[in-house]
Amino acid sequence: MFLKFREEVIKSLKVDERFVKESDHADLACTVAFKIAKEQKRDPQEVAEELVSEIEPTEYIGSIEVVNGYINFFVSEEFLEDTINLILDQDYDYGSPNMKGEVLVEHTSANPDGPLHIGHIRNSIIGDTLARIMKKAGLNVRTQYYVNDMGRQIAITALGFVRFGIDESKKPDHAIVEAYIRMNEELERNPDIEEEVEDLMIRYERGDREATELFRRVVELALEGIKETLQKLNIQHDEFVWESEFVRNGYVDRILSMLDERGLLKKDGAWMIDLSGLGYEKPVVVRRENGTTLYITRDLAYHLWKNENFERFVNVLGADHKLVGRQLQDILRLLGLKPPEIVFFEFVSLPEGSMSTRRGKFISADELIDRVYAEARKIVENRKELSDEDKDYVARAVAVGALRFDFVKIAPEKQMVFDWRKALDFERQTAAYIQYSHARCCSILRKAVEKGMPDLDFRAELCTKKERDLVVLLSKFSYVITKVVNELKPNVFAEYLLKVANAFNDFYRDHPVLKAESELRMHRLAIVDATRIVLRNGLELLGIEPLERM
RNA sequence: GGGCCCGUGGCUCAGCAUGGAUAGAGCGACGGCCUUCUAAGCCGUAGGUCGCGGGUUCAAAUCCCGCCGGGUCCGCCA
Repeated sequence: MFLKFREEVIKSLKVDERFVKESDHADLACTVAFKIAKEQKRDPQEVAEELVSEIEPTEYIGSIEVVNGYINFFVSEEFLEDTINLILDQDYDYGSPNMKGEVLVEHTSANPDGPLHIGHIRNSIIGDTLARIMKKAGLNVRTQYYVNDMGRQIAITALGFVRFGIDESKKPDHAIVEAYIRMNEELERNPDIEEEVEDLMIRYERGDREATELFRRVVELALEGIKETLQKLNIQHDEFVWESEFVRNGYVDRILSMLDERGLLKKDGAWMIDLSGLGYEKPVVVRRENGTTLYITRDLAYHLWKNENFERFVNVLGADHKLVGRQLQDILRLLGLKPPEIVFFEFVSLPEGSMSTRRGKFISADELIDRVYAEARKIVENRKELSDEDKDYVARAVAVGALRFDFVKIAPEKQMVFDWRKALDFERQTAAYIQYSHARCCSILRKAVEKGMPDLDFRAELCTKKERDLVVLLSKFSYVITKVVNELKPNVFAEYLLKVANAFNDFYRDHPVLKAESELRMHRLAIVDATRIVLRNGLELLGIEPLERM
């Protein structure tokens, strides 16, 4: 709805959209008068007034005012009414800007050598939220986990698995990482083992049967545990793509010959691509002297496949992959292929420093989830009206919500230092706050039904300032979705939902609903129901359970 | 050494792409609100040289240059 209003404003002024922005002083404000005033050496206020005098009335522009050269637009009563009616009418479908296209989102893709830690899930949460929002936007989205099964660390894990076995009583990813950590210690004591590692890697790449079985076994175990963790966070991938597949299905050979045909390969024992023309210091090696491929070779092959199957592909990667990511993009461009869009996120570190799976220095996602759940459970314990089963359900939903929200609300480029105290806090600016607002809406509506629910009838002329503000905010849903899909900033959506909850609580405080008289009651119930729908749809996009009671 | 990212009240962040109207929140602090729709809530008060220094502009947290602090990358690893 807000998108339509915005369009009308842009059209009415015949102005570039970058001059039209959101503002505290209006529903939309235009600054173009400053620009024109400068060019014509005139007074901005005068220019603005002149521009406004030429504007034809439209359906959704209610009023216009000129202040200090700003042109301020306010929505019409009709706009408010259409917004509420549209929300109530579309219900679950409300909020889609109806985009089209095939999109692939690759996220998480952590090495299958142990459990996910709190750094990995920043990736998972950003990726999953983005995928949910893109789906809501109308795009056909598939999600993939790229399994790095050919890496050195998997060879080390495999050797550790053979040498020490694993503790079958543990969750498989946690059991696997013990072998990995132990083997790394072993490797430090005895560097001769290095040869074994290399030998195993070569055998796997060549398709040696015994090596393949061993790798499969180890990787599957790790993935089993990883999937379970992701599941707890409401995250599920459509597919797990093993990088070794691209060695076996010919894509690696294809990408190498494409590079060769374009004369991009320098074969000097190893095969490499010289990117110095693009400002890279060192060449990129795509084939070792011993004939085996490297991570980037397989990744290039993967992206050749993506080019053949999708219009748009997005990768979520840690900031440590920036260099490789950009090399990948540039090489693909040199081949005339489409590069992936990459969302880089900065690291999550512990107060005592960065994490390391290899040295066993990390907080696992499982531990985090368990502790946040325990904390939520303590609070839920006070709710006498909930059964034990409900309490468990609510605590779990609150815990997962708190976790997901904490990660998604921070802009990806911001470094995070993990803090237990904050992770276990459920007040304000958190998912619980939004869930709570949603539960309040539900509670009002439940009681209204008990007392005999009247028809919902929103009447713009009955709106107070706060009601109006709330409704305008509700109208921005698809506008915000569009922004997130174009800019790949899921934190913007978290921010938006927080604002909606905030505006609702503002309304809730001094606008009695159930006690209001007939007309007003019907009007306010419509607002409550519309807010409920927006909060519920929004929470689902964040992968957070919209609780009806808590 | 070079590249990239970050630096906004005591703490955590939004705003920066496309410069504009008094720089917004939350936590923490202090003071209030539960015989009234869920107090996981609400209201009020205090608290800011937007890292520092220059520049561009009628206008800079936002753009440009330099510096400082933190992070990260610079393997025939992934």
